[in-house]
Amino acid sequence: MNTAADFQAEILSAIAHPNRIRILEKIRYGINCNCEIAPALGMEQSNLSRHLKILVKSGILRSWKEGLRTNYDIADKRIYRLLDIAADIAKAKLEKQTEVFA
Amino acid sequence: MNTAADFQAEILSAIAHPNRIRILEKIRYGINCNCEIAPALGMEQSNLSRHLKILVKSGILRSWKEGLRTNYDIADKRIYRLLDIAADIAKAKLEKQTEVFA
DNA sequence: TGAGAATATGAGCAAGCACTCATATAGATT
DNA sequence: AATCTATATGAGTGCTTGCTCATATTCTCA
Repeated sequence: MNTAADFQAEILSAIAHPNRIRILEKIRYGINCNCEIAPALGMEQSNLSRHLKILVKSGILRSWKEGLRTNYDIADKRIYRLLDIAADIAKAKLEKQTEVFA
Repeated sequence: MNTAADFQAEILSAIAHPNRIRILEKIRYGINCNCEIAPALGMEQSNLSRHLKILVKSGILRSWKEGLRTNYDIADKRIYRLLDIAADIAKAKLEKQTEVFA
């Protein structure tokens, strides 16, 4: 049986990878084709393709074909809120660690 | 070298596990000792201990000893915002999936 | 129709993760 | 001091993940 925690964990673990976060940031700023993301991030084509698949499968991205290209966009904008909060938390954590040297 | 995405991923992957989410919910509602969480969640003691360690190490929880007990609380309340948003996203996703049968 | 371009997928591998059982440690109680 | 209680950790195991290289698929255009 699946509880709320399972669903939350599914979403979160789909996002919780540096490369996938970088991908989401690219898409956030309008780069929405596989072929543009790969060089922008210096990722192997097949690796990128698999990461994108994970994001689509988990419902975070939507994708559609346009000729040869596959385009992506975000399925739920709240994902970006999530990323922003994670960034804030990480920043606060770093500042606290650095305090010692002030 | 560590980029923002690495730090965000660190936070998110510390949270992205059903048991750790359940643990955080217990702590959110005032159960803050190891010895109360274990039975509440039906988790093996050593397993719980390791999950708590992950949460502390990543800076999400703080811990302190009080006699035999180890107590925990949240280090940054924004973690709960994160969990709430993840729940909202998961809920919207489920509703969309169910729409088909309406 | 045949070459080329963009994406997807099979296979294999190394590393990491979650879990359990058994044992160690640290503090409390008699 | 001996025992008990709460927590932590060592060791072992099976599963999952992320990555790469090679190959397949799908569509385009000369």
